[in-house]
Amino acid sequence: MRTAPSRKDVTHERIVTVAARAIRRGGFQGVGVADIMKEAGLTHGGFYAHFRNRDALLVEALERAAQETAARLRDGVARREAKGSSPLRALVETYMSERHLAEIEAGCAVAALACEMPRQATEVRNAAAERVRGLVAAVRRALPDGAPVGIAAAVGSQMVGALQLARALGDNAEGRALLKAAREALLSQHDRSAAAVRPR
Amino acid sequence: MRTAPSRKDVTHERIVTVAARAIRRGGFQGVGVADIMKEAGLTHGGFYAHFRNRDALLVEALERAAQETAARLRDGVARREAKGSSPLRALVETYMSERHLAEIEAGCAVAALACEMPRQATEVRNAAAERVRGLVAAVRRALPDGAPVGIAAAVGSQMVGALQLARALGDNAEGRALLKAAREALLSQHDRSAAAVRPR
DNA sequence: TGTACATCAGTGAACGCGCGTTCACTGATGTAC
DNA sequence: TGTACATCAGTGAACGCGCGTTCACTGATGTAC
Repeated sequence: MRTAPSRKDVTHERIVTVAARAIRRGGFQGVGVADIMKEAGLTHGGFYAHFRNRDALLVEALERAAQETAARLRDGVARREAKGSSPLRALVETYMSERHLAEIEAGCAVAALACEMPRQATEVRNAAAERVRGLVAAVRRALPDGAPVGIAAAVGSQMVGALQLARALGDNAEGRALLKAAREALLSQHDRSAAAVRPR
Repeated sequence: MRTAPSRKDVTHERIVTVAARAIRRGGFQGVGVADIMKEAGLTHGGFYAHFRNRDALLVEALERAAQETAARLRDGVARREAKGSSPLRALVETYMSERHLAEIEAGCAVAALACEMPRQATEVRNAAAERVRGLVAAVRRALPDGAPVGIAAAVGSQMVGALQLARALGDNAEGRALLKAAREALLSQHDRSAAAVRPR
């Protein structure tokens, strides 16, 4: 049994929660120690009682963001599956939704940070690579049995890429149109290959 | 007829060329005024005789990077088409090549910077969005006539996403495997739909 | 062709500011008796 | 139950550093006569 969280543990959680949002909103270097502490209702001096340095916070923030996103996706997927969607369709529609386009700071950390990952310190890079693996694994779990190996990488790439391109165009008609086009193309391809595997 | 470039024009070009590489290597905020000037063989004080401010340099660097990438892609595509590849296959193989994976600072600015674009100042964001449109347009031109509208967005998303995920995993066996898997999936899908349109 | 001057491109010191990090200190919480 | 002390979590001033930007100045280039 886990021991009850100490007062310090509670504070630590709060800092990480704030950072997990900030990292997606502002990027890795958008996370300032003083800003995070302030947003968590603290002064910046206490930071180093909680983390070895700034990178250590980034690592924890990435982990937290992944947990949050996994939970959010699970919800959206369950809701769509209940309406009769296949697991893959449910995942694609949830991930490539207008909501995910808009809510960058509560969304997938990989989509929010991918191009910055190669530029981070080793420690942070490793944690980031782990998030990429987790994303691909989530896609793989949603694929029908017998789907060719490697499809998960392709679908994951497309989901992440489309969200990023759409966000680069902006959360407006143009961005939403790009996201929708990519989503529809992916889904219709999925339907066609499903039909090929199990013709009715 | 254009007038001959002045000494200042030549220097300006050199600064932009250096910045166009730096922006892809280090991201938007990896471009430091002093560093760029030093790498161009100058002192930082002269910067503001060339650019209104740092953002103005970023805009020009984005444009320069796009020109360089367009030229590079053209070469790779022409070489592959000469060997009998379709325009789309040639583009996909060039863009999703191991070479492009490795040469980030000479590669596509969209792949190198997409997730940072939404966080830039308006001026820079607009220039960045223009690069996204250019990428999608390039894919569209490579598509066979009669391809459904929106496929360009899907293919562009997948190319950009795969390159970013692979780079996040690293320029190693794991990253190359992801890139290859995504590329093969995209190409085999392309072959299948081409066969469906023009069965032989 | 040569001299005098104006313009131009680049130099380097200085500025204000924000950031990550350190550290002596304080007030609150918990423990011993 | 109450008092004395130790531990703990957080405070806030201070540090060094790097960055974007400004500006008075210099040396080179070009122009007028």
